[in-house]
Amino acid sequence: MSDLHAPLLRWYAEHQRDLPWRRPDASPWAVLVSELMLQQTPVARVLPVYEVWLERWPTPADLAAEPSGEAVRAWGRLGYPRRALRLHAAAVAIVERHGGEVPDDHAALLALPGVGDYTAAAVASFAFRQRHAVLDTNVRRVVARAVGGVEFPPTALTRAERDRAARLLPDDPDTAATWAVAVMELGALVCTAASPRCAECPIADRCAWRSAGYPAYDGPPRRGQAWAGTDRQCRGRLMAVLREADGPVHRSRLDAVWPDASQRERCLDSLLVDRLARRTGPDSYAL
DNA sequence: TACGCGTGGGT
DNA sequence: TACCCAAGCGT
Repeated sequence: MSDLHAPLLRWYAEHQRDLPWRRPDASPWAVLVSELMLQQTPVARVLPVYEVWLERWPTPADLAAEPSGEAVRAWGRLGYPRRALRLHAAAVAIVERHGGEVPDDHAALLALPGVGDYTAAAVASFAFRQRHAVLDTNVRRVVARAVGGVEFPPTALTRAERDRAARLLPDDPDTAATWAVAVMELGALVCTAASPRCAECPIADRCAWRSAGYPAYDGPPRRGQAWAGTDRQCRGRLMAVLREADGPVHRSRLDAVWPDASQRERCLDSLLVDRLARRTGPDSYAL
């Protein structure tokens, strides 16, 4: 495998997007907030919510001092609102366990609510300039193509992928941190899932998938997410009502947004169990 | 391990 | 138009 570092780092220096969580003045907290918001949500939708969020809660202590419902409301329409709950819980944990400072240790990061393997590595790398393999969907796709010669990585992250990504990592920690974000950026802007822009790719001449003639993906079917009529859609409708109200809402307003009563009841119960909603009276609910 | 979990833009 | 997909996590 020829060296991919120099061309990719050069490309990143020239083509990187100016994103607020990448600026030199972005705090570790700002990086953590951005990473939680970016889990399964596109950059363009995150940007406005991120700006308002950090203006309102510039430190973990600021967020930890608020009721979690405020976090869920501020989350707006980013989707997967349990992430707002987890970010709030992470802020509380940071105050209680780390004196209000986002920890720089991978294991301590991993122990925070909402922080999994990817996010712990991303924060340690981007905020603290440490050397970690940062394996998100973009990086996995770029490595699968450039090194593995296949269109898409396996459904679940494999040991072989981890080993391969670790081998690709530059030795110097600061360079490794830039490398990590550069590979992600390439996946986001050039080596995209549906229609890669190989003509713009700085490592196209070293890409195993390209040199193999772009063989089509032949793994197990990549199942889409069911939506119409699912509990997720129902929960989303109910949450939208609660979010857009100033205070508690009457049950009748929830009834109005979902016709199937039994499914509606089941979903409302699940929102209560998840602590995304709470009962404020015999027939009233709030965030 | 596979699945459930929101939302909306791109093709 | 109907998919496809997006900086994953927790169980």
